[in-house]
Amino acid sequence: MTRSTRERIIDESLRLFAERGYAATSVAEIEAASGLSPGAGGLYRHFKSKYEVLAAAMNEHAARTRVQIAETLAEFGVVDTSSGIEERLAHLCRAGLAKVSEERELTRVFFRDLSQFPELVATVREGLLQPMFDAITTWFHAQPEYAGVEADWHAIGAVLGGAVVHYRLFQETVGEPPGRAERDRFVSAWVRLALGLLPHPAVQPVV
Amino acid sequence: MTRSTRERIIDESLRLFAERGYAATSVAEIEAASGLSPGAGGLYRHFKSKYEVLAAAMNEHAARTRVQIAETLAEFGVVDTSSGIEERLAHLCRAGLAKVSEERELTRVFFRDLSQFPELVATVREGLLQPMFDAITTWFHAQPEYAGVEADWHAIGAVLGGAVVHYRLFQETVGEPPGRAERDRFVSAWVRLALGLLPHPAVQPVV
DNA sequence: TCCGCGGGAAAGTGTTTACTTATGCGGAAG
DNA sequence: CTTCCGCATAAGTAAACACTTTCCCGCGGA
Repeated sequence: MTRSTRERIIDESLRLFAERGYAATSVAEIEAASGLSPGAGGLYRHFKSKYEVLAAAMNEHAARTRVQIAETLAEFGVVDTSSGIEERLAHLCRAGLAKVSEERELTRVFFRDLSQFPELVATVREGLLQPMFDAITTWFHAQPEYAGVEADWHAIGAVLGGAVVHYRLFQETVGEPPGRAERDRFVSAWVRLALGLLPHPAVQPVV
Repeated sequence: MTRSTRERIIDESLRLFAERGYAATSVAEIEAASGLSPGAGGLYRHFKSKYEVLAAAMNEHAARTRVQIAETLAEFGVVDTSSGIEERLAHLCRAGLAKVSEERELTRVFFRDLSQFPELVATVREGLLQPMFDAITTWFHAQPEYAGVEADWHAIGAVLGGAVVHYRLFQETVGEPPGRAERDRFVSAWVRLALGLLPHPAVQPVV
C-alpha cells in the first residue's frame, strides 16, 4: 500500500466504473477494492460524494493522458525516414491501439456513462479523444509523402481514429474484434486505406 | 395508445436504457413512461423481472433490424451502374450512418451495458453489428470496380464500418462529431479512403 | 344479471443505497 | 507519559430500489 488512500480510491473506482458502470458500482464496493472496510463510509474522508470520485478520476486521468499524448506526438514529430511509409503507418496505427488500450478504462467510462455529466465530457474529450484525432492529423502533415496531398485531414482523422477507438470498444464489449479481424489484419487494412490517399500508391502487399 | 402495453414497455425501456443506462433506470420510470402508474409494479404483469424487459427489448429489436439489413442488402445487390463509384460509395456510407442512427438506442445500450450480459451480446452483434460489417464486405464484392482488387475485406469492413459506428457513438456522447467533422465531410473522407483501394483511383475531388 | 378474467392500482415487503455521526486507534510531538 | 490529530471503523438513517400481494374495475359471454 505505497499509494495514498485517495489515489487508490481513484484508480480502483475507475476500474470498477469501467467494468460495471457508474450507477452499478456501489460506494461500498469502491471502499472494499481500495482496502477500506466496505459500507463504513471511509471514502467520504476523501471525497464529498460518489460523483466527486468520478469527477476526480476523470480529471486526473485525462490530464495525465493529455501530457502523455503530447509527448508521444513530440516523438512522432521527428520523422523516421529510415523506414518506409508503410511501416511508419503501421507504427502509428499500433501506437493508437496501444494508447486506447492503455486508457481503456477512461475510454470505456467515457462512452458508457459520461453523457449524463456534460461537464466531464469536455475534459475527457480534450484530454484523450481530441488529442488522438489531432495527433493523426499532425502526423500526416509531418510525413513528406503526404506533403502534396490535399485532403480534409480532420475528417480523415475522424475516420481513421474512430476506427481505432471502435476496434477496442467492440473488442471489450464482445470479447472478439469486429469482423473477426485480428489485430494484425486490422492494422494492415488500416494502413492500406491510409496508403490509398497517396497519388501514386506504392505496390501494396497481397494479404 | 394503439400499441399494446407490452410493446410500449419494450420501446420506452429501450429509450430510457439508452439515455440513462440500464442500472440507472428504475422500474418505476419505465412504468411511468409506458403510461402505467409508477412504482405500482404493473410492469410485472408482462415481464418477470427488469432484466427480462432488457432481454426482450434486445431480442426483438435485434431480430427486426437483422431482417431490415438483409432487405437493404438485397437492394444493394442490384448494382446501380448508372451512377459513378464515388456516388455509390457515398450512398453506402450514408446508408450505414442512417442505419446506426435509426438503431441508435440499440447501439448505445450495446456498448453501454451489454458486456455485463454476454448472452445478450451475441444476439445484438449478430442482429446489428455483424450484418453491418458483412454488408460492407458483400457490397464491395458486388461492385465491378473492386472485382480485381485483392484485399482482406473483413478487415476493411472492420475499419470502415467501425468508423461509421464510432462517428454516431461519439456524436451522441459529446454532442458534436469527432474531429468536428460534419456529416458531409466525414462521408467525403470515408469515400476518399475507400476509393484509394482501387488500383488506379479516379481523379479525386479537392475538399 | 351474473360470472370470469385480463390487467392495472394500492399498498406494502425486505434489501440496498448514498451518506452521517460518533467512537476508537496508532503514531508523532511536547 | 500525555496530548493531540489524522484517519479508519462501527453503527447507524432515510430514501430508493426491485419485486409481491391483494384488491378492484371494466368488459365479453351466457
